[in-house]
Amino acid sequence: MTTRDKLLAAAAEALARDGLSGVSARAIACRAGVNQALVFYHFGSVSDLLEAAVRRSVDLAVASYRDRFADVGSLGELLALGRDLHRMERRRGNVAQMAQVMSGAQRDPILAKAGRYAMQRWTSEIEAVLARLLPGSVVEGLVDPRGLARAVAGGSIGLELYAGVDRAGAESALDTLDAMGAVLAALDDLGPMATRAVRGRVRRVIG
Amino acid sequence: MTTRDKLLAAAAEALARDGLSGVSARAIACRAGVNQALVFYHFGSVSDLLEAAVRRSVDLAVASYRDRFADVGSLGELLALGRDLHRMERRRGNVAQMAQVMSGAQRDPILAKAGRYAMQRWTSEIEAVLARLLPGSVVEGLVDPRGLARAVAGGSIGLELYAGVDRAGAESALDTLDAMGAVLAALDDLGPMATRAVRGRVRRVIG
DNA sequence: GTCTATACAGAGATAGAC
DNA sequence: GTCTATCTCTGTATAGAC
Repeated sequence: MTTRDKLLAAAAEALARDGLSGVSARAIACRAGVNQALVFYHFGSVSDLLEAAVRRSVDLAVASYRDRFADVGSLGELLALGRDLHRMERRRGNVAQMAQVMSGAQRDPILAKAGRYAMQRWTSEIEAVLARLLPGSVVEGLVDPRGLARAVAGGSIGLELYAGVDRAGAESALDTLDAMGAVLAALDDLGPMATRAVRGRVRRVIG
Repeated sequence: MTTRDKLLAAAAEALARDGLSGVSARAIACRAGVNQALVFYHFGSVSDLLEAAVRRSVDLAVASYRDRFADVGSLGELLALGRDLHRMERRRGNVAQMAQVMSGAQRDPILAKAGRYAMQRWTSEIEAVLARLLPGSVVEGLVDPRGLARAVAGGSIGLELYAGVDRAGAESALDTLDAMGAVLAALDDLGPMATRAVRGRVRRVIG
């Protein structure tokens, strides 16, 4: 393992565990077991190191789910995968990492770039699946796959932050979202005649 | 306006505008037009000042919506109010403020207390309305009012952070959530017989 | 209550020996 | 590529005059 890789791994870990205010060139280098000056030699600045680390994390994570995304055949299955994915990415610290980067993005344009990249990677992956599954469902034409993908990814970040101040509260929020998703998935399963009826009704009310 | 109040207002502004990494005793005092040492005289530490500022912001904001929450009579109206509220609170910077506090909460227990308090205030307000409106709707017994309130509040935080790195993306996410809410509100309006049919179907599928 | 001055810790970053 | 040493800046916090 090269020093570069050690720094990348340590940066990702530090960001997830200690948050933005807990990361510094010194803290990261210490965690990596190397000298502090090497952060600047290899990456130029702490922000640039963090950006590289986030890109690497998200690239690895997205790749590890590619197959499972491709296998999803229904909204119910997608829901189950989403629950799995969120749980796993939380355990890996990737959601926390994202949350910290996005909150730092307000001030630091380099972190903003990293956050934008990460969100784009996740949302485009989710969007592809939704674009495949939504047509034919009750909400076809009513719900935009891209917008929904973005809402899911963005909302996950918020729930992770919420979990940081109230674990049980965030869990109950996730359970409820699961339930609501299940309702939609069940509606999706109503049969063609009922689906048309519901859809028509919704269209009339929304206008 | 007392120095204390000037500091509270300046802290809230600084947090919303510049983010956690942009706030410091010096930055806040400068914005308030007072001396830096007064932060410590009046509040003891920067974190304690931030906590007080957040509590004040959320208390004011929640109070300003109390009447409108009480007037809501249907899920459709609640949806419209929610959209209004989120837009207004964003403009006031209160959502950004919350996002920063929650991301700093990972490291700082005082900020964690502030974040917990703020979330609790918002969610209990939303929960009360939902508890009044959900009974009789399609999702009665399937969706927990408290969990949904928490999901909405938590999700808003995430979408605000997302807006910080991709404004247009976050807008499209919000639009889509509006659309999904409208679908649920429309379902709510199906009439008793259809409602029973859908509910039964959903119950069978979910188990 | 408010100010000046200052102690002190930790940050980012660079220079230069090895 | 890696290390030591160091510069400089910014932050928190306190002491003490007014």
